[in-house]
Order: sequence, then structure tokens, then C-alpha cells
Amino acid sequence: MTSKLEIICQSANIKMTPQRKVIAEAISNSSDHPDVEEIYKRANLIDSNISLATVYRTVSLLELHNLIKKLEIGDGKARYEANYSNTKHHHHLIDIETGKILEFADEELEKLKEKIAKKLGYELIDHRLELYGKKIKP
Amino acid sequence: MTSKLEIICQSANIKMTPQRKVIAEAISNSSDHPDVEEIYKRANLIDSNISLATVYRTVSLLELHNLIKKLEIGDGKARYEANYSNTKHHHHLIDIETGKILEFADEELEKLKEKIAKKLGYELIDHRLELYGKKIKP
DNA sequence: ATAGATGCAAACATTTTGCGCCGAG
DNA sequence: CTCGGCGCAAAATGTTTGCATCTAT
Repeated sequence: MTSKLEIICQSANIKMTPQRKVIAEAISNSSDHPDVEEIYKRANLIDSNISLATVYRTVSLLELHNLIKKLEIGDGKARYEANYSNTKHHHHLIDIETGKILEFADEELEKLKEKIAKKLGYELIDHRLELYGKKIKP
Repeated sequence: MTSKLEIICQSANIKMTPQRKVIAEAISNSSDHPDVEEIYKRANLIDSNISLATVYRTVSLLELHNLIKKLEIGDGKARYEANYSNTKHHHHLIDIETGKILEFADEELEKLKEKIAKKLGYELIDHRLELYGKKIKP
């Protein structure tokens, strides 16, 4: 099976070695937000010879090309998620009681942040919003 | 001189040792967003015998009591800013070309993020927004 | 005396890097 | 043959911790 992310990597002129293919698929197939150690583990289920260093080098490469996104949710390690073109732009709400991460998108927010940047005299390149909340019991 | 942060620490029942006093003042007097190493340096200008470990322990303590705020702007180290009650709530725009951090506040944004959390069934405890941008040349 | 805070150094966790080797072109 | 990517281990970075000592009650 050829993952969507892998196809995009090819068109971004990233040389697709077997290791990178496995790592890209591991991220692409993840619906959660794995850290590097976790990506390493998942990749090793497919090819038990992929080193941690290669995972680090590959996620850096993929991030540089904007094919994955790094999250920093305050637990001290970088987490990643796929970010290929038809991934919907979204943000995260972290449940502070369970650590669970919810995703959401908000059109109003997207407009607002552009407006704020413009007002400050900046062209917006990237942004990050995380909400931390407690579930309201019904 | 007794810093505002120091006064608040006293009312929060944090025992005010000489080291904590110096560290609290160092943060309180900073208008930028120093990392721990930088706080350590600034504190040592006043008292050259404060250890890095104490700085780490003190910032954790102050953060726990919500007297300072930790920022993660993606440079791999924690940065801090004072957060005592009459500090105005704000967010950060990071200039990706210079690394400079601008602060801004936006009432509309505050309302919006509450609305989003509520829609997801959550009570908002904390949140974080960072914008990354390039200065628009006039 | 006791409890908590400190300094120092060691330990830790995460990430980066130097180097010799391998494989595609 | 050359160049880039790989695995391994070592190093670098940021942070935490164990322990003996000190300090204020």
C-alpha cells in the first residue's frame, strides 16, 4: 500500500528510501499524535532495523517540507501529525484530566488571527493554538 | 526594593528565602521572556551564589502557584514571564526572522476561545496562542 | 530538634552529531 | 566512484533528583 503522504513526498523531491517510506507511513496511518519514540516503535513493527536517529532525521526532513506538523503540548517531547495538503487545518484541545487530545477547526478563528497579525504589521506564516480544558459533566 | 511579584508570593504563602526573592525579582524586572539559564545569570548578578537547581525549583514553584507563566515558543527551552494578577492577559507573535517576541491582546479572541471550548463541552482552564510571522516591509 | 531549602554533582530524557559503512546511480 | 542515507554510539542540551549541609523556627 502506498500512503498519501508517501506520494506527496515523491512530488516534493524527497528521496524515498525504504526507511523513510516506513516512517512516513507510520505517521500517515496514525490518527493520534505520536512522539518520536512512538513513531520509532511503530516503524519498527514493519521494519525492525530502523534506527532512532533515522526517525529523528526523517521527521525533521518531513517537517521542513511541511508534510508533517510538530506539536508541543507541554509534555516535554515533540509530537507529530500528518499535514499533507488535504488534511484539514485544525487545532487542539487538551483534556487536562485525561491528556486526551481533541481536534477542532474554526473559520472565525482563522480570520481573526490573520486580522491580528496584519494589525501588528506582520504576514502570518504559521500559528499555534491549544486550549486546555476540563470536560463539563452533564 | 520589593517587587510586586515578591509581595504576591508572600500572600500566596510561599516562604520567601533570599534566593527566591532574588529569582522572583529577576523575573519580575524582566520585560522580555528569559529562559532558565538567563534567569540564573540575572539572579547571579545580585547574588552570585544561587545555583541553577534552585532556579529550576523556584520557577516550578512559582509556575505552580500561577505567579509566572511558561512559554514554549519552539526553541526547545522553557521561557518565563511574570503573571501576577494585574499583568494584562496577552499572547505572543514571534518574528521568525529575528526571533523577537511581540505581545498582543485581543478581546474578540478571548470570547471566541471560550465559545469554542463550550461548543466542545469543555470548561476552559488555560490556553495558548502563538503567531509566527514575517514583518511586512513598508 | 525539626522541617524545609540549598548547592553540588550525578542522573535523566530528549535530541543531535561524528563516523565508518552501504547502496543507488 | 561518488554522494547521500544509514546504524551505532557518543555527545550535547535542558531538566530533575539524591544527598549532605545549612537555616529558620
